Amino acid sequence: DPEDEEERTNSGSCTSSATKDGNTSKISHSSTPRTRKKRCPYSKFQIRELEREFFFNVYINKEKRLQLSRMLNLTDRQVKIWFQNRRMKEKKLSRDRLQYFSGNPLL
Amino acid sequence: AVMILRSRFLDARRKRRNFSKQATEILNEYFYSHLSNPYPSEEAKEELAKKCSITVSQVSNWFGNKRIRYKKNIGKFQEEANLYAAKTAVNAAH
DNA sequence: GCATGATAAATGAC
DNA sequence: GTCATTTATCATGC
Repeated sequence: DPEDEEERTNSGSCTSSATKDGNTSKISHSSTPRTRKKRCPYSKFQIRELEREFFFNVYINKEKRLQLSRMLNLTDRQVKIWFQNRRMKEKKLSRDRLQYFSGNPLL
Repeated sequence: AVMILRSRFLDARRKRRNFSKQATEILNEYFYSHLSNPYPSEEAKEELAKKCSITVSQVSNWFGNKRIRYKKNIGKFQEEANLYAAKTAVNAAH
């Protein structure tokens, strides 16, 4: 189970209220997705710190990841996922820039 | 000059503009004629993007939004579904 | 006031 | 690790 590595008491917005009670399973999904974690947007502060580290290093190592996760009250997994999504965003931005400026010879 | 274009690029991404009536028509035709598996391949996406004069990413966004919003409230889209079902039937007849 | 397109967390295939 | 998704949220159009 990819279960929580301690959700840590969130200070700001999206606290861990996932109520991981045993059985409210109305539909018997014989297996798999036991309640998907609700998407909770990160705070400005969290984003700033994540972006700061991303600027230095697009790939974050285990050490800094644990450190950063503790500082931001996020799980190690959340920080890892954030960097993955951020790299995908950067790639998409590059594609969009190329397409947007392709038709514009900058006059 | 470069700064202007750069800011204009950033604005262009954030500002939302509705697709043309024809584009929405094409996308809906594909969606409802593939309702059992509304997942166009990469090639199909490129073709749809070309016909709709939008980007492939926009096609992916449209199908992503359409799939979940359809699933969340099938009843609301029933009328629309019947409409395009009839339309594709007519096209097949010709 | 919702409809709609784009983006941000989170999951899963590979 | 990438990458297509799902899902909720954001921002805008009308």
